[in-house]
Amino acid sequence: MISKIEFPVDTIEIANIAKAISHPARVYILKKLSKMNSCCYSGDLVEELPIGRSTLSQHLKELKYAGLIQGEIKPPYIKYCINRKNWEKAKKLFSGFLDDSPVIMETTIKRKSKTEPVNL
Amino acid sequence: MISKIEFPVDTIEIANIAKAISHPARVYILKKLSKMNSCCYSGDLVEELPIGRSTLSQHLKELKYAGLIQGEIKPPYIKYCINRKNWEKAKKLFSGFLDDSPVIMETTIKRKSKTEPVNL
DNA sequence: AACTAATGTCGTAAACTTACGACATTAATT
DNA sequence: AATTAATGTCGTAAGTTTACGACATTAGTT
Repeated sequence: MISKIEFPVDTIEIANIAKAISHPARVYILKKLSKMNSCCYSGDLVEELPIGRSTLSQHLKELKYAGLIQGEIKPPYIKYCINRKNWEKAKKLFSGFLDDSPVIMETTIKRKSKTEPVNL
Repeated sequence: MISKIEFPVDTIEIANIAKAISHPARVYILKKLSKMNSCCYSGDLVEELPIGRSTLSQHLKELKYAGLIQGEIKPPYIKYCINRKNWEKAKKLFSGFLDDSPVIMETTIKRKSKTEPVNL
């Protein structure tokens, strides 16, 4: 009997990054910033996106919390940039996750029966 | 003035896949299934994972709904496999998303002021 | 000093997610 | 026919997310 695991750290990290990416507004922002090399203002984004200003602020906060973007304050402006270091880390985690090629493995089955399904 | 967009379809697709991946249990399942080539039973998974049976069932349902896995029913067993076609699609979407290299672009700023921040 | 622009934060409603136990279903086994 | 194993579905509680308007903050402009 295989015993219950805690979730492995990298599994949790992948889930957390995925969560940060799990809203169209945040995908859009990351796309834009990762392509930009320079930075951009939240005002640039509100005008493009179909969401309100305070909602955008929340999304930016989440991306910042997840470490995927950074804000450089120059009141009343704030320039947002991708956090290259963590963005690279995200890339690595995801490519490891997505590109693992299949290997042949057996599943275990637990029933003590004589008529187990075939094709395991 | 750039006008408000609807979120582009691929942006929404990426967000949806990310959402499906946004829980450690689901990352774990996808990791396992994508590496396995063969399939596995939900019973195999409950024993490993630190969550209850009905909760696992919900997670599997979500992954199925997102198109990332398939279940082959053979009552009372159900074999779960990765959905290779959609898994490949997810890979493509994510590598396009993550690997886009930065290009130089200008941001627009809206304020009609003479003292705009430098370093745009 | 008052006004304005660009933002963030708060409060809050509505919707969604996660987790779990209890019940339902299906076919093999006794 | 009753029992058992492997699962799914329902109900529901607790927690989280999303969205938005109203208010707060900061510095340039008048």
